[in-house]
Amino acid sequence: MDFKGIEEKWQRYWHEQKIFEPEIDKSKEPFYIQAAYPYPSGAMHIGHARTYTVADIVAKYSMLKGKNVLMPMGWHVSGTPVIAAVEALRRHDEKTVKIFTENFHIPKEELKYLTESPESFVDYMVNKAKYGYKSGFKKLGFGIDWRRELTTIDKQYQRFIEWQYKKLYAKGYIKKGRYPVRYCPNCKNPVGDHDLSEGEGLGIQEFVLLKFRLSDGKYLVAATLRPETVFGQTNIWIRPDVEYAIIKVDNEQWIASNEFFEKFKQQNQGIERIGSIKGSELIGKEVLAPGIEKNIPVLPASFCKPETGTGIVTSVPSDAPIDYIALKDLQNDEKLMKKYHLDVEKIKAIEPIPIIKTPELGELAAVKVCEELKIKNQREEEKLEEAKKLVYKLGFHRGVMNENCGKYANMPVSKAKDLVKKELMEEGKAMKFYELEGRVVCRCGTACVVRVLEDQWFVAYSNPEWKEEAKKTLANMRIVPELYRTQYEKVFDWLEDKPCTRSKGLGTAFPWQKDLVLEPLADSTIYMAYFTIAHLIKKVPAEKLEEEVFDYIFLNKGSASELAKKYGIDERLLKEMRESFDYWYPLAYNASAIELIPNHMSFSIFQHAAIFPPEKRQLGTLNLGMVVLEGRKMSSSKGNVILINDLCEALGADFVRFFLVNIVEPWEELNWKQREVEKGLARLKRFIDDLFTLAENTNAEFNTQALDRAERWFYSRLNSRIKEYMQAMERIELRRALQSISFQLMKDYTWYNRRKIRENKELNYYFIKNWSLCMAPFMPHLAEELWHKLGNEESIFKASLPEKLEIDKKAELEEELIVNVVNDINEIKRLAKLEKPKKIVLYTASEWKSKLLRLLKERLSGPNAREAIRIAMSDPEIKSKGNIAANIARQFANKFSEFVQRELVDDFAVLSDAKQFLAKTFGCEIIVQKEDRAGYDPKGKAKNALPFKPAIYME
RNA sequence: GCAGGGGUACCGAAGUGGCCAAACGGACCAGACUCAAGAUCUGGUGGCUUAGUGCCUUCGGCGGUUCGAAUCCGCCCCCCUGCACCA
Repeated sequence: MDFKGIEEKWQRYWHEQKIFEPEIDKSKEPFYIQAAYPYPSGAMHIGHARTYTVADIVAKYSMLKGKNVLMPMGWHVSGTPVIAAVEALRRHDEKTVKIFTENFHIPKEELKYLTESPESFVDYMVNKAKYGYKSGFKKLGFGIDWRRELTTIDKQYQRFIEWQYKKLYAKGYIKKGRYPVRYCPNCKNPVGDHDLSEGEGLGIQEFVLLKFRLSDGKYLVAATLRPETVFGQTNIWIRPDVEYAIIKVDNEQWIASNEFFEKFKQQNQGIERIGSIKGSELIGKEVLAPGIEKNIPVLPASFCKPETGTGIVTSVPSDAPIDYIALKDLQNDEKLMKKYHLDVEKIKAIEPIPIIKTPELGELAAVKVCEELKIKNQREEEKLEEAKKLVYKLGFHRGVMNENCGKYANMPVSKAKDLVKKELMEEGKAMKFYELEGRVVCRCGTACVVRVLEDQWFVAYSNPEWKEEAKKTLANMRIVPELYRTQYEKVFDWLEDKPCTRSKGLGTAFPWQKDLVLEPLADSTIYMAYFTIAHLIKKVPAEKLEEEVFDYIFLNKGSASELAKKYGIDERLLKEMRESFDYWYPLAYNASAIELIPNHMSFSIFQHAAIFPPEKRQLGTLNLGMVVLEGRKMSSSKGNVILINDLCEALGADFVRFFLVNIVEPWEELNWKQREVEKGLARLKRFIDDLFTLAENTNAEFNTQALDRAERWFYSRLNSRIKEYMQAMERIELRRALQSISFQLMKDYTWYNRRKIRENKELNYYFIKNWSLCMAPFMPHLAEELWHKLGNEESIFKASLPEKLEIDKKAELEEELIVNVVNDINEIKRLAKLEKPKKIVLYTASEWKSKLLRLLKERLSGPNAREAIRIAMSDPEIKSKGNIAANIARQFANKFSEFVQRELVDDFAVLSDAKQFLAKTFGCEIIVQKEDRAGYDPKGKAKNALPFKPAIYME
């Protein structure tokens, strides 16, 4: 079959007939589904294809349910990737050129279009790139309304985003504040992982700076991650050989390492280094310790590193292994103590103060762990690191504050930590200090630091009322799969203010600071609403799109005629936009990858809640799983990637679509295995070939009265499958739905072919027609082809799925009996090692057994043998059969659903009817007898007969 | 570390208290067809077994609840995703 020709033919037809360009039609229910628009900076691979295929299937199915369906598409080009790619290509960066020419298959001579400007890059990747998204979307036959296509740098779109942020601002949801970022002091820019040559994935840690007052009013400053341990402070550590800086912070003078000063000035403007002091000069002095307000001594230690923290460490020997070991080192080193004129007796008297209790480590965690690990001195860095991790972890999760910790007594450490920090900061005894989790180096070669941006703009997702409103919206939404609802709820809870502007990248200028750009996750939250008018608003020059215009379109404020006059916009157009939004919204589904739940998907719900009234938000989300190839993560750099164009060439678009949803449900991780797909493909193609052949031999005059037993069965079976299909489709269980009408139905069809004794053209017609309809969402091209082959004139997407599906339970049961008998005969053949039986006798059960079964059906509540026997014995006739009856009752009970939950059929009639078929199947004589009138029963098998399970004898 | 999801037979995957040795598909084995291969069709694939039966072992590990657990509860181990400027 010429699959490619079929695909192209119908894609052209759909385009010409405007099948997927919906207009407002108030007689039809609108259904608007949207899958997150892609970032078109690369080639489209199988992972993207999956997301959009799922959305397209849901869209097409909805069309066949009679809805007016909208599925638009646009291009998210905001942010830095486009700019970065253009720059890299301009300077002929080898790696980038290779990616574009080899992975994305862009001819070398066309690279010039990419480097012209970011806009021409976008245009090329969207409209010209052979392996780009748009060509992929078209190849896969998606029902996208291309009239509404947009990019996020369209002038009108940007006006829309401005409007959105003005609405947020008016509600107080836009804030300005301090924000720590990883920062390259050389490039003078915040850095993301892709900007780094070392330290990708390392985050920012928040330390607490503790201030220790010296008698001269200066402060020694120590950094800690464990502010709650201030209660156990015994001394502080300093490196005698290090030159410390004296730093002016506001009106105070701090002493800390020079390295600290360099980092801290990125976080606090206006601090100044005004002098220096040698560590040794401070040793032996007393400082006032914060939190406990006691004087403690400054002691020497070799482990303090000036590049870590402040180079000064507060000592809590009870809970910090290094402090404990350093203390012991010092206490054992009289020479050292004398060198610094320390009071030996006093220092020897210092003991760890128990402040935190854990079930595992008791009251002096550090001491215990150091002993267990046999740590000898402060040079055993590895062991100390291990000890620290252990103590920290247990302390945080299992620890409880001791009685001597004031108002924090008996509080879990995990809770006390923040409260102590807060208190110390409020009292001016502490400050925040951000430190990178490890060494982070920019591509330019400079070590990065944490910089606090003073004027960062935020979207205030932490706002409690907003959260509440978003949660209310969520509660009314449909989450597919429902499983992920808790995740949304949790995300909503912990969502904090989100920085929304950046210094570089494509996108919309931030209205209150035009040198900043709204970042990509900020301009992609309510664009679904924009799609409803995207094709219309193109006719309006961007500069006319003032706030009031969008207020009218989206919020129904003001009047069209006045606005038309005021801004010189066609009044009818304004009304049309208003109407269009009003018709299509709310959005039925927002579809995207599961990984985006914590940001894009949640932001979208929040932003809708902030801007639109409750009835104009979102009705649901589709959360889609990842794709892996042959069990491995996809990676274009490692060559483990399948581009969608190639795959469509190789398999055909419909088959790609089929297997993208056939393997697992949409939200599960899809492991694409080429070999298995190809295997399944062969079977599927044969089945489809059969259907096309069958389609030659049909007659539309279908009449259920004229069906014979096998046909009646197949007809009912087909309807059952369609029913299963529809139920699964409603739950977006696409795999289940597809399997019902593909592989499951293929099995039924095979059986029907085995059983059928004549060709029924009318049934063939019914079969092909409904199969095409069911399959159309999955394999639209083939379905359309079949549909027309049956003589239909219009597109299959103008038709509807059947509403009434007759199911003949009895016919299905009767056939099941035959299947069971065939299976049983096979089983006996195998066990009795009877290769070729000469004769098979089937005995159907006595009437009293049916009576017993009917009794149980009425009264038995579940698979309970005792109850079944009691019921059986309550009937005198059955009771008279004694033990046999009890046994049978037990059997029925044990196989509750097989017997009791099923209707009875006339075994004798059914089997007699199937004699010919059974004889053909087993190649021998078949005799059907009733148990009571068993003429031939050499092995006394007849008595074993049960309703729906005839006894079998063979020889 | 925190949050969410998951661990079922050779593999993928269904199954959420008795009807479960566990659907379905792949892989594999046997038979039919064929000169042969492939395709197709039929049957089989935890173990033992006396003709469709019965028994034993199994659903990440260990314990518990129950007459009865893959399914409910507790603890533990492992895997995946996200953790905020990467879209």
